[in-house]
Amino acid sequence: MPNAGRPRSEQSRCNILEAALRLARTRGYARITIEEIAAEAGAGKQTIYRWWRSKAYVVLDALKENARVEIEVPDTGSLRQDIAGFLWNTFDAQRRRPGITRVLQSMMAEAQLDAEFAESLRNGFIEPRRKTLKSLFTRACARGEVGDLSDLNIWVDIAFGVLWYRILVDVGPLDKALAEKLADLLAAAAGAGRSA
Amino acid sequence: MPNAGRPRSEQSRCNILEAALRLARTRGYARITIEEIAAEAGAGKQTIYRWWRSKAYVVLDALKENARVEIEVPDTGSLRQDIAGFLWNTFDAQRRRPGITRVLQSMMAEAQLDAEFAESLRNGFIEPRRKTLKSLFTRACARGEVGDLSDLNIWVDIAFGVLWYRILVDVGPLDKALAEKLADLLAAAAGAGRSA
Amino acid sequence: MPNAGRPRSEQSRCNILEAALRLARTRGYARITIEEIAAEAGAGKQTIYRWWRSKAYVVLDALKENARVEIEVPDTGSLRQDIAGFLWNTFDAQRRRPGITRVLQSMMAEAQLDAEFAESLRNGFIEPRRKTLKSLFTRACARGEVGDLSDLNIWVDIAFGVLWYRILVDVGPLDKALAEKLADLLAAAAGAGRSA
Amino acid sequence: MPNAGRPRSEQSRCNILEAALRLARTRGYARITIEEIAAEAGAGKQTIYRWWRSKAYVVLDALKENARVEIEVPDTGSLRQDIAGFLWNTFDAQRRRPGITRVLQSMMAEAQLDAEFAESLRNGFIEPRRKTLKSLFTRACARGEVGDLSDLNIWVDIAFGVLWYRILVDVGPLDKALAEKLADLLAAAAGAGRSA
DNA sequence: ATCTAAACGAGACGGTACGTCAGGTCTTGGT
DNA sequence: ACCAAGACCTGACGTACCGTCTCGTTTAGAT
Repeated sequence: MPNAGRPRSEQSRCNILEAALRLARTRGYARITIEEIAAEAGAGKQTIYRWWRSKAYVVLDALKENARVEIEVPDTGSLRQDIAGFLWNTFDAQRRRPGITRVLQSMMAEAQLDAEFAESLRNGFIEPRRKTLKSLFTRACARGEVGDLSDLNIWVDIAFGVLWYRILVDVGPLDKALAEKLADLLAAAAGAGRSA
Repeated sequence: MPNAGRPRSEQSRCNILEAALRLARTRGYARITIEEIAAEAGAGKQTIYRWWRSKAYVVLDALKENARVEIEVPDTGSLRQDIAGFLWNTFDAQRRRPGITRVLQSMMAEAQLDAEFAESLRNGFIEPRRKTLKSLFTRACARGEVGDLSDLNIWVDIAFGVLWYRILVDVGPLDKALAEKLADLLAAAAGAGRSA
Repeated sequence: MPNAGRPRSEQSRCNILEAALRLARTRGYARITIEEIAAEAGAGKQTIYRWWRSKAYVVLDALKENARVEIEVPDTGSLRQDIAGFLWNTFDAQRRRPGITRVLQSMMAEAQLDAEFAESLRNGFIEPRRKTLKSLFTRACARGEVGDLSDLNIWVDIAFGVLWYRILVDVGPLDKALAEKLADLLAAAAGAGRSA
Repeated sequence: MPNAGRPRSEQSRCNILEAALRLARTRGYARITIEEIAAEAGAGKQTIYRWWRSKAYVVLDALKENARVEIEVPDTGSLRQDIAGFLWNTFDAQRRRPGITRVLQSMMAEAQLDAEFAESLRNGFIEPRRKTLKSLFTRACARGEVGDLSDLNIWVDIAFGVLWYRILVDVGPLDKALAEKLADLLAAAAGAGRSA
């Protein structure tokens, strides 16, 4: 009897995710508790513990649910334009959802303190975005704009490295200028291999 | 009576810092507590709270004490060689002190959850290293290797962005190949401005 | 349509009562839960809640089911012999069903914490046994062995008071000597009124 | 260093005991929780758990503290008068402290559900009162009113058996008539051995 | 031979209290 | 004045059961 028992309540699941993200954005991830999320969602604590391992997993799920409206991936025919567009869309998504940057910081923080959650964050958040950026390079390679993809990982690390560094350390804004500069630099590095 | 009373015990201070770093490296920063550090150091909790704001400040202090032996800054006359050398020295310092990478991860994590500590980490740890790397570029500029320093911050963000990204997300090793590639790329980017 | 729908499952009822009594005897009434009884009986919790108010009522029912074999009431023609026989039969019933004393203790305990259950216990357990003992005295009165029944309640309180006191407080065994002594004492007290 | 650390707070201890007894008397032992006692006493839960095993031990301690004003033990020179006086004083103590009977019921209930607590209740509450009653009989024996003390335990079981039975089962009041009847009966039983 | 309706098992749900843990504060006596 | 020790209040943890509520399934008598 595989489907026995009362089925999981979709209503409850949504209430919890909405409450979690709302509280994390307004009061700060570190300052909220499972009990608060449960109370805000009108749910019992056990209902949260039944389906999520910890506060971090709830908020990550809420973040993914919220980010369903995916960042648009440009396809302009020019690698430099594609990178600039992708980065700017990514940066801009932070701005459009206030408080979300602080939540992202907290997710990365939590990943440092909990190795299992780090795995979840990488698989569910980090890697999908890496894959998207990589596709811009491979497409450009198919067009002949890029000769050699052996340094692909480093290019991606540079883009996301700077992105996360500025999110985490507050050394500068995620603005259009940064997107353009990084696009110049990465397109140049990728294109350099073509002549070889 | 400015200096009345029993003076601070240097013995106690050292015991606490040693205990904190030892426990953080072996059991993991997130799993240790102030009470545990006090017990391990044979100190009272109050003695820790008297001199440090929280667990994070204790461990950061311990880390600084431990990292007194500064990373050597190369001066080869070539920007690319200088960058490659500096990066490799930095990467290698992680390898030479096992467990320290995990502690660094935790420091960055804590900085996300506590804004005041973030300030301390930036001033006491992040910025000094940024300043060192910047000096390589300004020196090269003085030599005429670099024409324009207006993108200096982005170059530094790229170097440290990739460094921290690989520390925090585990997408690739901090090896000699990475140091060389980044040096190539940054030297090229910096040198490109010269002819313009 | 009074008898529509699926009728109550006798199988389920028996499974639950058996499971309840088995668990109460082996693991101790206080340590078992409704959920455990349901699981042990292969029943759903709702099936228990549909037919019983609480764990105490289930166990009391199980106890009554189990105690169908009633205590034999002697009729020897002598009040003293009747009392001694009745008490000994009562004491011996405890011995014949190991673990049942602990369950009885728990029933009395539960009655202190739940007034409604106390009522059930008195009506279904305490009073029937009081009535039986009283009948010995009234029969003796009819024979002329007892003159005055005005202290009847006190005599019964003495017999059951000592019985329960030794069950609940563990100050002495429920043995034949006790039955004989109590019979002596009560017969003497009851007989004393005759000459007056 | 045997006396290191902050000493136990007498204030806190008293607050907790007072709160526990007040709540048990007014709201009923079964309906109060450790959390409620802590809140009412302005104490932390840990402070309760540090010094008492469970709610039952707290209330028992409170009961003992409250019962410091001991029941007066009569010494009239007559065994019957002594017993009647002692029983009436004991019964009357219930009446003078409203709600205390219900607390006593709960203590006995708890003792059935927790063997370790049963031990504490017997040693700290039951046995001292048995000893007092026994002393009346031994004194009478010294006076020659009682010949043989071999049935002493049964006499005491009868007195306290009836007392507890009426406390626990609500089959009759603890009034002066009961005290007198029991005194008659016990004095007669004890005196009967004298002539032998 | 359906239809209807209650009982059934399973198990998720909103709650309450549990007993534990750690945080940060305080109060001792001792150095 | 500082220190080790340790009790204190606070608040959140993750767990255990409570009693209730859906589900899909089963089982009878009434149609």
